[in-house]
Amino acid sequence: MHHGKALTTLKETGYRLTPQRLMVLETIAGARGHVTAEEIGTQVRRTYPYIDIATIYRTLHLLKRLHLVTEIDPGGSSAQYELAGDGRHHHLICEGCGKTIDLPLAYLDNLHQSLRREFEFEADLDHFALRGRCSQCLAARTGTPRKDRNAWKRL
Amino acid sequence: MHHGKALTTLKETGYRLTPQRLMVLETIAGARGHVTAEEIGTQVRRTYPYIDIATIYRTLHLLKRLHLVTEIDPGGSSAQYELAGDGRHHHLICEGCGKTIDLPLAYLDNLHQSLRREFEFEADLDHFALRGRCSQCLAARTGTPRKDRNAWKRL
DNA sequence: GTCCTTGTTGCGACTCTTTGCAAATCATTC
DNA sequence: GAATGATTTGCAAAGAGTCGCAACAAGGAC
Ligand SMILES: [Mn+2]
Ligand SMILES: [Mn+2]
Ligand SMILES: [Zn+2]
Ligand SMILES: [Zn+2]
Repeated sequence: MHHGKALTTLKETGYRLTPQRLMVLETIAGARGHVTAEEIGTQVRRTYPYIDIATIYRTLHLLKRLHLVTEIDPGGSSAQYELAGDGRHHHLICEGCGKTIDLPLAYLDNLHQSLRREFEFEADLDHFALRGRCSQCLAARTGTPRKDRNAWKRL
Repeated sequence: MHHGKALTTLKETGYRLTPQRLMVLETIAGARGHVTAEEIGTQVRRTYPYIDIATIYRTLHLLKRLHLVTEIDPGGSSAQYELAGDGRHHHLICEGCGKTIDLPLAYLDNLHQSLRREFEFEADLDHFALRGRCSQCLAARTGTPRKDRNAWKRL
C-alpha cells in the first residue's frame, strides 16, 4: 500500500505537507493492517521525539476527512487506522470472542444506494465495524443446561 | 414509553433491581428522546445525590446488553440512550449541518439477513447512526465559485 | 436470626481523545 | 528579504468513559 496519492491530495486541497504529517502518513502506509494513534506515535518518535499525540490525532482527522485513511472503532480499545486504498472492506466484530471477520465493501452497497435515492443522503460507509455474535458464540448459547445457574452472566 | 417490561426482564434474568437501577430506568423512560449519561446523573441526583457516574454507565451497559435501552454514538459528543420500545429506528447524521434524520428499522433488514445467511453472524443493529451529508449540504458544495479560496476549509 | 456467598456501589485512578492557547512555521505580497 | 496573515504545532488541561477495589447490600441455607 503506497501513499503517493495521499501526498498529492494533501497538496491539491491546499493543506500543508508538514514533516509531522508526512511521518504519520508513512507510518500508516508502512504498517500492514490497522494501527492505533499510540503505535504511530511510538514509530514517529524514533526519528522525531517531539511529536505530540494531539498532532497525530489532528492529522488522522484530517486524513480521514479527505478519505485518505479510514478509522475503525473496535469498542473497548483505541481506534485503529488504515490507509484507504484498494483492499477496502468492513469488519464484523464478535462481542463474544472478539473475532473479526472482513466484510466485502459490496455488502453495504444496497443500503448506500437506497439512502441516496430515498433520502438524498450521501452516507460515509468507508470502513465500518458491525458488532454482533459469530456462529460459534451463537452455538455456545443454545441449549442451556438445566442447572447452569451462571448462564445469565454470559448473556 | 413505559419501562414495566424492563423491570420484569431485569428480575427474570437474575439481576437485582436496585434503587439506582430503578432511578436510571425511570429517568430514561421519563425523558422524551435521547439522554446522555450526564443528563441522567443530573436528574437522579435530585433525589439521590450520591449516585456515581460509573454506576450510571454500568447500568446503561447492562440495560443495553439486555436490549432494554439502545445507545447511539453521535461522534464528537457523549453517547445518547433511549428506551428500546416500539418506535425503534436508526439515525442519519449529517456531518455538514448536524441535522439528524430518522431511518426506519427496515432499511437495515437486508443487510442483517445477508450477514446471517452468508456469515452466520447475528449483527446487533438495534439503533444505528450513519454519518454522511444531507441533500442541502451536498447541494451547497456543487459549483464551487472560481475564486473561493476558502472552499477547501469546508471540505 | 447468623453465616456465607455473590452482586453492586462509590470512589479514585486511569486511558483515550479533544480542545484552548501561545509560539512557531509557512505562504503571499510588497 | 521584510512585513503580513493564515495554518500548524506542542503543551497543558479538560471531557468522556472504564476499571480495580474495599465497603456494602441481598439472597439463600441453616
Ligand atoms: Mn480494516
Ligand atoms: Mn434514536
Ligand atoms: Zn464469537
Ligand atoms: Zn447537512
